[in-house]
Amino acid sequence: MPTDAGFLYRMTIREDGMAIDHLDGRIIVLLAREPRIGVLEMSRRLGVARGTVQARLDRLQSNGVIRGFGPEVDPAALGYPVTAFATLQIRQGQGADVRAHLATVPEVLELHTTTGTGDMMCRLVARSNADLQRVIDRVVGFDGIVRASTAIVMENPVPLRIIPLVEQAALGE
Amino acid sequence: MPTDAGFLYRMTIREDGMAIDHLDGRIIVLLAREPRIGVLEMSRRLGVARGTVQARLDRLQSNGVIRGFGPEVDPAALGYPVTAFATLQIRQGQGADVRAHLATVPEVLELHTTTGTGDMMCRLVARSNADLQRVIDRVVGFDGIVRASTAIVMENPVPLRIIPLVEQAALGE
DNA sequence: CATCCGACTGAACAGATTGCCCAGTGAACA
DNA sequence: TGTTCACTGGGCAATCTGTTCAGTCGGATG
Repeated sequence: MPTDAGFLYRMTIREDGMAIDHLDGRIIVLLAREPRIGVLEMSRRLGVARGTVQARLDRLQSNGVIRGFGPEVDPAALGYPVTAFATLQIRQGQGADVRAHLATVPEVLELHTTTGTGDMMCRLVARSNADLQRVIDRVVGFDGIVRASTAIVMENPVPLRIIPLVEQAALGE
Repeated sequence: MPTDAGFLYRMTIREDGMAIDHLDGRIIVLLAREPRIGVLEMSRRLGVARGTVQARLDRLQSNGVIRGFGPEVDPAALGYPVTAFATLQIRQGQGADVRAHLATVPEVLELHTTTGTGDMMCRLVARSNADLQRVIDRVVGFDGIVRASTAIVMENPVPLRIIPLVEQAALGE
């Protein structure tokens, strides 16, 4: 039987990061929307052979485009309904120590070093606003941290998402 | 055969969010470390019956503790290696419009409304530092936004994580 | 104290899925 | 032209899933 797969060959290698083609995009989006469906069901939905989906998925994972399929855990449901962002100013040369310190605090969900006013920015969670004080004390109670400024999250109108970016990356280039 | 499962009954309901017990914690951590293993393999590793793991997983999901298993996509691998955080000041009463506007920008990966200096905080990605300018222009090019201050991410010493928090939630309580 | 209930165990079953293999086709490329 | 690569469509054994069942145990209830 003739294969009309030719139109799929759109992939181009970029200097930074791999590009993904339309089929890759559809795989990721489908997976994001219904994470439980397997390779077989995906191949049916996408109208391609199972082996193709399997190969694409393998490539996406070894490319690093898909890092993994870990469970998305809701801190609020764990009893940590308060989220905050803290901007930290670090004493010169203490960066590494501060990183190591913050990595030991479970309530620090992520940490970035940044340009701009602060030197670092981290996302915190806490059991309550009162508990946030405890967390911040623990975060800031370290010699290398000069100052911290905290913004408490009230609403989260756009939860962490990737689909629109994937669609843009897959379509437009 | 006698079952020694009694020691597992530790769960307590909290006013905000469900608590998780030790077994729940081990399930989540195991799943986070090796997302591809199935229920059967988990039951073997954890030394409990398959039905138990299955029931726990179902409960964790209906509880909302586990939101889903969507693929973790790396924006850098998609060609968006630059991440930034933008703090936005919003004109009074324009919040809803700004939310809607930002939701249409694929490079806006998440958006929060916050207390503190700014009114909103969003995470952006871009193809390059130059491209970040385009993204910011698009974000800020909206009437309701008074001012934006951006911090570019250099390093990410602690990538978004949940395991330490899960372990604390499962053990401590 | 007797009983009920919820959670767990261990086992079973059919049906579906996975991992793996293969030969053949078509497009791009040298 | 010949090679390489991606995809198709098929098949196979091994595994896993979804589901059900009876039985055990501890905690809570009355």
